[in-house]
This record gives sequence, C-alpha cells and structure tokens, in this order.
Amino acid sequence: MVALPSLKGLQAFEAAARTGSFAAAAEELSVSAAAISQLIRTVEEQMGRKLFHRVNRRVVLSEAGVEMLPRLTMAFQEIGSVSRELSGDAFRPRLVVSVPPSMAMGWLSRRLAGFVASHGAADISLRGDDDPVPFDRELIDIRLSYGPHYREHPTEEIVRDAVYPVCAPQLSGMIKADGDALAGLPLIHTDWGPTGASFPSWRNWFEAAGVEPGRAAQRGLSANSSRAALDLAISGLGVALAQGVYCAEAVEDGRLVRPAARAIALRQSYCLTIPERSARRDVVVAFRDWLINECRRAVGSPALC
Amino acid sequence: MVALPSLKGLQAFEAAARTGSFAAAAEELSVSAAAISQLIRTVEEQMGRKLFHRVNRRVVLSEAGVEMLPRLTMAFQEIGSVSRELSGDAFRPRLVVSVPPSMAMGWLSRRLAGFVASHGAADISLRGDDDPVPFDRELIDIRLSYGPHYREHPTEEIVRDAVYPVCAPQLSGMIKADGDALAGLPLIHTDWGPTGASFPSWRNWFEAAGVEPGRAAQRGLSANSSRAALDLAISGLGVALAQGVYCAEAVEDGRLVRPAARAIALRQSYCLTIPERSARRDVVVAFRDWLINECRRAVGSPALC
DNA sequence: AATTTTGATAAGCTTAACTTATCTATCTGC
DNA sequence: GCAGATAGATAAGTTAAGCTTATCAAAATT
Repeated sequence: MVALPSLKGLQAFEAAARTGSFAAAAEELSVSAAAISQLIRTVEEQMGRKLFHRVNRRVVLSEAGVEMLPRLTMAFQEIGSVSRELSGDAFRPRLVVSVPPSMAMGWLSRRLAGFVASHGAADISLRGDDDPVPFDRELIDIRLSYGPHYREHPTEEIVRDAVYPVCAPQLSGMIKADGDALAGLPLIHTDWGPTGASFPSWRNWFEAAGVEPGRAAQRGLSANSSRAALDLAISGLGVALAQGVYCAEAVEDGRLVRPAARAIALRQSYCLTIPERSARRDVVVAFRDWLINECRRAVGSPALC
Repeated sequence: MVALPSLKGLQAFEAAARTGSFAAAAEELSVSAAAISQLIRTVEEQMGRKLFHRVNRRVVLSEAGVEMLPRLTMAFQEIGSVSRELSGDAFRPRLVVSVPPSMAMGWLSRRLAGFVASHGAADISLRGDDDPVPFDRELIDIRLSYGPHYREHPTEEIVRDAVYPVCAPQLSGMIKADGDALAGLPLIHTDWGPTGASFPSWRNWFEAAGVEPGRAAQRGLSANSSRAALDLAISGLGVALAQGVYCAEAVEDGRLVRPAARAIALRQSYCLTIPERSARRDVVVAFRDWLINECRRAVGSPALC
C-alpha cells in the first residue's frame, strides 16, 4: 500500500456521496460542513481527479465518484460493523461454510443443529457452491469439495467415499445372486452435476461387476441430484447408485437395503480446504473437527466392499 | 454510525495483526513502532477489549482479534484498491452481471464480446446464479432473472418468452399436420432446474395442442439444462421444447426447424433488476440498454404464435 | 556475554483535522 | 422581487490525534 490517501478524507467522501450533500455528511460524522469540504478537496488534490462537480452551490457526483461509491460504502460499512461487534460486550463469531449444493440442501443442514448445540452459538452462513469458490471475496472459512481443487490453500483429504446400489426393502424381494442381481429391477440414473462429473455411472458399475449391462443400464428414471435420486429409491421406484455419505444413514435404519454388495470407490476423496487466515480461529477449528467426524460417520464402514 | 473508533487505529491493528508484529506494521505504514503501539492501545481502550495478548515482548492475537482480522483486511484492501484505481490516470469501471446459470454459460458469454466492442473496456464479472442473489454482499450491478423476484429493488419486465418444439432439419421429414405432428418423433425432456420450475413440460404442450400425449410424452432423452437439450436437438436426437431466447438464432440460421408452430408463453417475463446504487452508473445504464436489446432480438418475433 | 530485536512508555512536536466566521450563489416563500 | 434560509467555499486560528525521538526492559540471537 503506497500513499493511501487519508482515510478520513475517503470516509468524508463516502458519506457525502451517499447522502448527496456535504451538510448531511457533516451531520452524520458529527463535524462541521467546512471540515467535509476541506477533506474532500484534499482527497481530490491527492487523487488528481474531481469527485464532485460543483454546480450552483450544489454538488453532484462525478463519474469517478459514482463508480467508486458502492465499493467504499461496503468497505466502511464492514469496518463499522466490525467495530460495533468488537465494542459490544459479546460477539458471535461468524463462520462461512461452503459445500457442494447437494450437501447444503439436505445432508449438512440437517446435521448443523448438532454443531450449534455442542458448541456455542455462531453466525453460520451455509452456502451451496460449485467449485471453484471465491475464498477471498466471500471470506469463506471452510470448504468441502470433491477432490483437491485449491492447491493455493491448505487442503486435507477427509475420507474416500464409494457408490453402491441401494433400493427400498420391498424391491429387494427380486434379488438373486450378486452380479446379475439387479437384472429385473428398474434403475435410477443420477445426473451428478458439475461436482461429480467423474462419478461412476450404472454402466461403470455393471462393468466392475463383470456383467453385461444389456438394455437395463440405459433406461429408467433419472434425477438431476443425488438427493432426488435417493428419494426416488426410498419411495421404491428403483435402484439408485448412491454415495455412502448420503445413503449410509438410510441403510442403517432400514429405509434402504443394498441389493448387491459391490461398491465402486470414488476416484477422489472429499477434501477440506481452510484458507490460512481462518485456520487459527476457534470456531473454524471446532467446525473442522466436527465436520470431519460427521463425514466419516456418515460414510460409515459398510461402504468399504 | 456512532462513535466509530479511529480509522487509523483500526488500520494499525489490521496491519499488526496480519503481519504478526508491531515492527512490521510500522514499516508497512511508514511510521515508527511507537506509533503503532499507541494507536493499538487507544483502540483497545475504546473497545474495552484486548486485541493482543502481550507475552514476552511478543504479541499474539486475542480471540477477538483473530475473529475480526479477515473482515478488516478485506475492507482495507478494498479501500486501497479503490484509491489506487482512482489515482491512476484511467480507471476501468467494474460491472458485476448476474444471470441464471444456463444463460451465463453459452448465451450471454458468446454475446458479451459485442458489448465490450461497442462500449469501452470494463472489468466485467459475469456470474451464473440462481435466485435469490445477494445484491449487496456481491455488489451486483444488474441481475437478469425469470420472473420478478426482488421487490426491494427497481425491477423492469424485459420481454416475455415462449417455448416451442424445435428439431434438426433431418428429423422434420416425418412431419404431418400440426397437432399430432410430433407423433413419431423422439422427445427431449428438459429439467429446467430451480429457475424454471414453472416452465411448461411436454405434457403441457400436448395439452395445449389438444392432443392426447400417449406414451410419447413420458419417454425419451432428458437433459438437465436448456443448453444441453438444445445441443441434443441440433444433433438430430429428437425434438426439444426450447425457449425462444436460446433457440431463435439456431432457427434463423437453419440449424433447427420448428416441426409444429404452437408455442406456449412462459408464465412470467424475464426481468431486469438494478439496485438503486448502481442505477446511475454509466456502464450499468449502457449494459442495461444493450442487454434488453439482445434479449428482445434473441427472442425475436417467431416465438409469438 | 554481547548484540539485536521487539514492545512499552514518556515527553514533546507537527500537522491533519476541526471550528468559527465570513462570503456568495441559489432556492423558498411571501 | 425581496427577505430569509440553505448550501458550499474560503480564511484564519485552534486542538488534539498522531507522530517522533529517546529510553528502558525482556527475549531472542549470536
């Protein structure tokens, strides 16, 4: 940062530009109107550019001023908000969590109450984002993603998941031996979305099982999210190829069964990325530990076949 | 804003916390170390809270300090960046445009060069977002969405689109009379996604055409985006139900034909939302005019049947 | 053990930031 | 059209926020 102009000057400009009058800005900052006038003149000199057009004892923002105002407003608002929280007697830490959209919707939001219960209250912002996420612009504290993107930030592999067939118990009557076990059952295809472009399809599963898929692997229902596919499976509409994280719970409590044991490990692990700046914050560390635990518990052991 | 503590004090704190040392902060801000020490002490007194733990002639950030540092860093960076742009001899205006993901990918990114060519250079950030979008956090200047969300910001209806069947010219050989024209053709189903939850399906189209859809309306290919559906149609794999904006161009240049004339108007118009703060910026106004024009041209007249 | 480094504190100085006062152009209400 | 109010510019003088230098002490470094 070289030769930053006076912060007070910029603050005066911001207030004057936002309110549209030097007088109003003076009132807002509890100083005299003359002070505002001088500060802004100084900034204009330092910048070498007019920020206001003086016309008829009235001021209108110059183009440069119009362009820059929103960003300054945001910055000063953030500073004000930080100081207010800091001077209050207690502050709630903020935690910005980003996960793939499919997780944000059901899986994580259902479990989040558990974290809030076991740790203190925090202002948690849960975001469903596809990679890549803008860590700095959004001040994201922790990101869960499939595979290690973000070489520029410390990243750890959490757990390697697998996909395997699941269906409702009613459907499992038709099961024969592994391999062509699924011959008669309707298949549910999942459109994994951008996050899971490399996820196995039914075709891959049949290949791994050493079975000629026949026509079955092409037809059937399809859903455009893991979540939707699972719901269809639970409703008994077919066999879905599901990730352990999402379905292990339902398998354990009996809503789903595994008509065939073969699982295909995903090519990459789930990864946790925490930018340097957030790594030392207590909430972030606590959330990291909690999340890793939840992920491993969710995947469970049954996935490993 | 009541009793904001000294901006310089916060700036000193930010630099010291980020670099981890008063001495380094002093160097960065080109002042003496004593100045930093005093400024930070003052801020701590005003806040009524320690920001650093003094231990052994060394300082470590307090919890409060750790929590607040990233936000302050971002705010001061933004201020620095604004001033640098302002004091440079020319500044490129920033323009943050948000559209539904399906538009960001192909439709808009292909046309954007046209805007850049006809107007000056600008730092354009093109975002594909689902509604609702966080106008203020992201400083979005202009948002195109399907239907009027955002009552809190000035919003205008741009154009009402329609969906109609399109297919590759090779497929159109099998066309009979309107109505059951599509009887023999494979249908491509589109998963409109959250943006277009209310978009018409093939079932709706057949109903509007007064034809019993039979089994055809249920089977066939499906794609999880308008874009993908159109690509399939152009490849000759079937008839897609497409929005005018996306397909009018391909219809005009002959890559697609309309095997049946009936179109269904969408329930809502495309809407443009521009928050107050951005409404007076030149780039924003120019982009608004350009975008409206592009949308209307893209929809074209053939949609209106 | 000597040297360097880092932060705290004190005393005093500089000047950015502020106030008050005065002036002028414009708008408002009769 | 004329008082009165209003908004900003400018000048001159004041204040205190912010700065420096100097000194000290604890630790780390050599």
